[in-house]
This record gives sequence, structure tokens and C-alpha cells, in this order.
Amino acid sequence: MSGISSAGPQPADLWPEVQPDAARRLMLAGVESFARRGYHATTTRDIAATAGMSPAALYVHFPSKAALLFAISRSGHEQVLALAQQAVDEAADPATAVRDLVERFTAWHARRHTIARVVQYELEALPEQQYGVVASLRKDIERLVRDVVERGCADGLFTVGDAGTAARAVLSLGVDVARWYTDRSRLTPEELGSEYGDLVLRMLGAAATPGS
Amino acid sequence: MSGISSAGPQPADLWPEVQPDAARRLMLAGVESFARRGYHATTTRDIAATAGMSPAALYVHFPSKAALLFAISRSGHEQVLALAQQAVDEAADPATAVRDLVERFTAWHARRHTIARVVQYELEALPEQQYGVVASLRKDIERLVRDVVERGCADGLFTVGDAGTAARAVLSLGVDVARWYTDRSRLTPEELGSEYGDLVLRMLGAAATPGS
DNA sequence: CAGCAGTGTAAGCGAGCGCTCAGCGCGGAT
DNA sequence: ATCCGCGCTGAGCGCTCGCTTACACTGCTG
Repeated sequence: MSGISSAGPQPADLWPEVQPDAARRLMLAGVESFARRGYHATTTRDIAATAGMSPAALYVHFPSKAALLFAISRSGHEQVLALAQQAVDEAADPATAVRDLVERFTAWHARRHTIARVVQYELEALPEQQYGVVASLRKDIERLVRDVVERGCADGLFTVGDAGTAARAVLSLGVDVARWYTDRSRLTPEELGSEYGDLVLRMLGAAATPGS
Repeated sequence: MSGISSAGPQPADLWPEVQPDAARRLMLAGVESFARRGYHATTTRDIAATAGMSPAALYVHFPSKAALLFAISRSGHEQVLALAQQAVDEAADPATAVRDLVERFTAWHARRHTIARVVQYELEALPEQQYGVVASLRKDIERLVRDVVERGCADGLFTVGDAGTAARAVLSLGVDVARWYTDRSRLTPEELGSEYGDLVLRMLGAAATPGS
């Protein structure tokens, strides 16, 4: 039986706090399976087999297949929000904030492309109530980006036709990385983040790009 | 029973050549259903009901549920390739080519966001052989964009760190529109395409933007 | 030692799935 | 008048799904 260790380069430090160990292995197996085939095409038997357990073991730790997806999705969204918030908080000006935010956001979607695929593309499989929780986190992320773009425009650092549309475009670039990035991609997550940082600042019409 | 006419603003001129009429109605119903809930979460009974038929009617016109997806996906990819090719062929220089390509590519993904969602996000549900056909079309599209970006760099019109990455970014912006655009979005498909044309040309470091 | 909470399994239930099949109605050709 | 073939249907087959149940093992506590 193939365990997690043979299922690709899954970072061992994901969810170090999840207890017991079997629950974390189930989350890792869920991420792997959902990312590869999509939530609806994944069976509880797939997940259990990937985690090296019997199908019934899933229900010892999660009340349903959907609850497993929710645990994965919420955790991922919280990571992204925290990472974006940190970039903005640490930056001295909107241009630096946008650069750092794009670098980290993009690198996260590349390095964690497996979980990112679940986070970005399996949303609508969530039951309504749990979808609401995740949707709220997504709104926070979007507002964060829109606000910093608007601040940059107000400060005369950026020149864009429409701040909302520009913010959407910034997020789109990063999100879409999860769709196409693989471990065989030519650029490392950090290199890609750096490239995208350049592209985005120019896209926003930033006069002078702050150093990375 | 709810027919296609109540299932949202589906353009009537999609696939005017598909015969008989019932086959086209099934494709429209399939697009609607696959876009809303995903291929695997959609049942043949859903599709048939949306098209106003019994479940068995699907199999008069398509050999399988997957074949219906393939018909939709191939047609969509061919439309996108044709539209992109036309933009490049008609343009006098790479900068104009990129602007026109982005405008039309983006506007297509906005106006046809329902079919675009199926085209871009339900790929992996295709059986291997049919996936190959679609993957080939996707490579054509990607090469088209990469080539025109590289030509622009060679002509000194664009300044990018990495042409391949920049081309990916250009496509990403357009593709991701299918994920978030709805009929209630603030900008029309054409307005969005125009905005994105501006953003992309600046992103590519184009010195002077050609008029749209 | 007994009792118990936590963790796991083998077996299988009820439901809904993709798809099949025998046959019906009807317009057009003979 | 008869027949054919296309489009379509009602019924349902075989299968797999998410999930449940009854039970077993382990290690800790009293």
C-alpha cells in the first residue's frame, strides 16, 4: 500500500499542530487527492488508502468528507491572509507592500501548488455554511489588496485606470499560478515571485520600482 | 420542467452549426451544469432535465457524458485559438498584436464565462485520448502568445526579464477572468478587455501604447 | 486487576450513479 | 396502406458511493 511518503514532495511541516497524527495524515492525503482529481472525483476510499488506513478511519477524525475539505480550505485561506497581511504591515510604503505581497503570494501558490489548487478551485464543493466562512476570508484578502492599491494611487505612486480591476488582476496572476505550476517548472517559487513582483509594479504604473 | 431559456443568459448563437437541434440543447445544458457544479458533480439526469429531455436522450446524440464534455471543450478551445490567431494575423506590429489579443481573449472569457469555466477548469475530467487533443490546442495557444511576446522583445518594443514567464502571465490574466467574472460584474467584457490591454502592455514594458 | 477513552477495522446498507434496452410515435418515401 | 428510421422514453441493471455499525485492540487510570 502506498503511503503519503510516496505521494510527491509534500512538506512535512504543514499543519504541525494538528492532532492526532492520523488526522494530519488524512488532511495531507485529502490535499493530494483533491488536487489531483478534484473533490467530487475523489472517494473516501482513495483518501483512506493514500493515508494508509481503512475507509472507516476517516470518520473517526472528521464527521464527513466535506468537513475534511473544509479543514484544508480554511487552514489554507488563513495562511494566505496572514501572509498578505504581514507583507502589508511590514512595508513602509504601498509600492513596497505590493511588491512584497505579490512575491510572497505568488511564491506560496507555487511552492504549495497542491494545497493552493484545493484552496482556489474546490471552493464550491463546500456546504453553504462552511463556504460562508471561507468566502469571508477571501473578501478580507481581496480588500487588503484593493486598499493597498488605492493607497498607492492616492499617494501618486501608481497610475491605473481602475483600482478595483487592477487589484483583481494582481490577485489573478498569483492565483492562476496554482493552476499551471508544477515541481518541474523552470523557475523556483522565489524566482517566480520576484519576476511577478516586477511585472505587477510595472502593470500598476509604478514610477520607480523599490528594490526587492 | 425548467428548460434552457430559464438557465441564464446563454447566447443563442453558440454552435449554430450543431445538428440536430437537440444535440445543441444538450451541449448548452452541459455547459451550464458543468460550469455551475463541475463535471463530476453533474449527473446525466441534471443535464437531460436542463435540456428538457429524459436521461436516455443524451445517449442518442453522445456516446457518453465524457464525449459531451469533449465536444464542448474542443469547440471552446478552437474558438479561443482562432480568436488569438486572428488578432496576431491582423496586427501590424507585436505591440498591437498583444493589445488586440488580450482585449479579445479577455472579453471572450468574460462574455463566455460559463463555457470558459468548463474550457479552463474541467480539462482533467477528459479521458486521456481526448485530453491529448485539447492539450495540443492549448499548446498552440501558448506558443502563439509566447512567440509574439518574444518578437516584441526582439524588436525592442517590450522589456521583460523572461519572455516565457511574461507570456504565462498574459494568459493567466485572461484565463482567471473565467473564475471570477459574472453577469453582475461592474465592467462589460469589452471594458474589461480594454483595461487589461492597458495593464498588459505596461506589464511588458511597452514604451508607447498603441491606440486600441 | 477492571474499566474506559481513544483509535482502528471488516462488513455492509441505502442511495444514486452512468448507461442500456425494448419499444413507441411520427414524418417521409414507396 | 405500409414500412422505415430517427428521436425519444420508461424501466431498470450493475456498480460504487458516502457513511454506519458492531466490534477489537491498546494504553492509561484507579
